[in-house]
Amino acid sequence: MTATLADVAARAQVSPATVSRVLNGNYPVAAATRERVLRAVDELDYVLNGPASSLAAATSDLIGILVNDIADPFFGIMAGAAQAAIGEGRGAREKLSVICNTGGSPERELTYLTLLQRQRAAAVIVTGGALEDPAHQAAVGAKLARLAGAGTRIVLCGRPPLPGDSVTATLAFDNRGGGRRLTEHLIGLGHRRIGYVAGPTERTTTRHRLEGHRAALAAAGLANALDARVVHGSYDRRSGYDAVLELLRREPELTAVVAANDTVALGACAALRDRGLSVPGDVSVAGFVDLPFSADAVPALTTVRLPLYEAGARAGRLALGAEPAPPGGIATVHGELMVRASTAGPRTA
Amino acid sequence: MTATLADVAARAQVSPATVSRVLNGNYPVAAATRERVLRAVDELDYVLNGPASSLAAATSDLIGILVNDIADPFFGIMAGAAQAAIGEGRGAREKLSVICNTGGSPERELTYLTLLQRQRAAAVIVTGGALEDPAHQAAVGAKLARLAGAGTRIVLCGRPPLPGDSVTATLAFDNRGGGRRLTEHLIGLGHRRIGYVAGPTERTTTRHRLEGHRAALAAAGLANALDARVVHGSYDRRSGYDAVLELLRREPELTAVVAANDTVALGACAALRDRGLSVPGDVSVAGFVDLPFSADAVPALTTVRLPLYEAGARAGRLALGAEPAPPGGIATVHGELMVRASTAGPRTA
DNA sequence: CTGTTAGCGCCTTCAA
DNA sequence: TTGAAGGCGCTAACAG
Repeated sequence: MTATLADVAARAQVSPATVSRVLNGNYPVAAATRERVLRAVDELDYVLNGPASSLAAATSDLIGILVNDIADPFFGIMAGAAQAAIGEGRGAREKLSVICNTGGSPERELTYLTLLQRQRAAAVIVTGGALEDPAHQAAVGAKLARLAGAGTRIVLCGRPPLPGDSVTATLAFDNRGGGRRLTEHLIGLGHRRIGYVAGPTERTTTRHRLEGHRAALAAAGLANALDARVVHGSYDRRSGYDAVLELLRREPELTAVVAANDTVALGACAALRDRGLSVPGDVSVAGFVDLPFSADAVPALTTVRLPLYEAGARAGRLALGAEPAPPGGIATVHGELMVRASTAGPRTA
Repeated sequence: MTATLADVAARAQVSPATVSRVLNGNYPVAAATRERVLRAVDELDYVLNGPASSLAAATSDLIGILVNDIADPFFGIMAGAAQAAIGEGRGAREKLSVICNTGGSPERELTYLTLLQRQRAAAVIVTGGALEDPAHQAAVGAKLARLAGAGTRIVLCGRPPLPGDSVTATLAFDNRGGGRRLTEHLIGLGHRRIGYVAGPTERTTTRHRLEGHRAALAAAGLANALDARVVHGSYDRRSGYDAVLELLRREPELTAVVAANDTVALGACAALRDRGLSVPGDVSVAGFVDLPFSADAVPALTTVRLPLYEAGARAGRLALGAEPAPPGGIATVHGELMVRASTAGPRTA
């Protein structure tokens, strides 16, 4: 049915070994012979048998990219960039980079890791915030260590570093610093009663951004009522909508709201609108990440810009081994404060 | 280094065949034996060697999902839904479903198909509009036929049917009907000068939505100035922004704009705002797809809702063979007109 | 219900 | 520069 290496060899009148050599390119073969082999490959429409090849060579050309929620452009942009970088990579065999969506489920994260381990993946890129649950972190750490032990390159992108030396490289977002600058901006505008719509409690991303917020408040001597002004939710617009209503219930005099990310911020804006409050006239709103639509929102969203595409592409090159790991294996990726129309001075009640 | 089946067999004091049988589950094994084997697997931290397994069984547990642009939630939602459905599927071996982002490039589409063929993928789901270029369509058709011939299940999701019988199932979006209903809605509101921001010329999705638009105009006797009121672009907000400026240049008296999709529509709204025009006071705007943020836009976007999640999940089940193919192999997925605040009657000049 | 026996298709020494 | 030979780790008959 399907042509095999042996078929190609027979047609080109060479040994299977020779065919293998021209296909893998990493071995001297006479030009005429190569020509003949390639023609045979073409005529037979031969496609290498990946499993057989991987088995014999004890390596595979699969690279897995784990994301928490592929419907969220935050992950879509990073993962797409990583794939593009891997697709462009020059190498003997072309790598097959694939995106795996965990949906935020720790079990599926582990399942995917196991599946990739089963395929003897060449590399694994894990993106986005990690779950803080110690048991799960330990399980993931152990899995990654095992993968690394088997020769799989591990790259963390937008995720905090892991202890141990099994990780090839980590690109960590400066969520703390970004969160701090954002809140400093609001304080600078004169805001004193600032609500915070945080992400899921158990995510590192959530904690770090919140820590930055807290630090800014503390530095300004405003940390007293902090806890009452923080509501946790998920990373979607619905969560932002509901959380703002809750915040308003707790403190009607709120003049600003910082959201876990841009999507949540847009939900927050919608809730404020529905309550008859104007943004930023009555309440200022800020997001995080700067997704493409944030600049077009009405009003345009003040946020912290994370270079998602660049980070994803770099993660891809790192996974390929096409770029040296940063010193110490860890690079911090900083965010840039984007001040737009959704934040302004507080209303002078 | 890594434990093998034989290691497990030795430790459990059974033959390798028995271990294989308990691992694959599809064969009777005594409870006590199974117990012993599973314990050994656990103690050795054994993970099946995928390539070896695939080679021996001549099948793999890989399922590929091709998308045009994973940074676009249109694809993210469908792909995520498909993965979720596949992850939930009950089967002997757990399937590894992976997303491959072509970035809209025909070469990468073919490359990914070849790579998946090399891995002897169990199934391939191809999502989104196809390129109209005959040469490329033929190449894709041939690739898919080959894959199908090798036993790979082929599912098309949000893509028009392909000639031949190599495709297992097709879920086609009714872009024509949706486009038509949308424009009929605008005509019903009293609009006569309607601009159209189309997607890339060479995509089926673009053509079908535009055909629906044209049909509605023709039925109302308004098709005369059509061509002058159509501008093509890509599927991003930038394109919508620029296209609207061009349309306005051509016809300042435009009272409505239909966009290729929601993202483009939002770009269009931004351009109108920047020109000092209000939506829908001066110009009505409509999109297509109904992404999550469209309901929150200001004003909320009138659009045609495509059930992306449901379609993606169904494609996943189809790829798994967990659901029978629709009669004739083709199911049409209809869109629902969502009338919201971005469309209203034309200004009474 | 379990063990034995052949390969699956390719890569990779080792020779020539 | 090329060929021959062995084995990668697993599955699938075939016996028993």
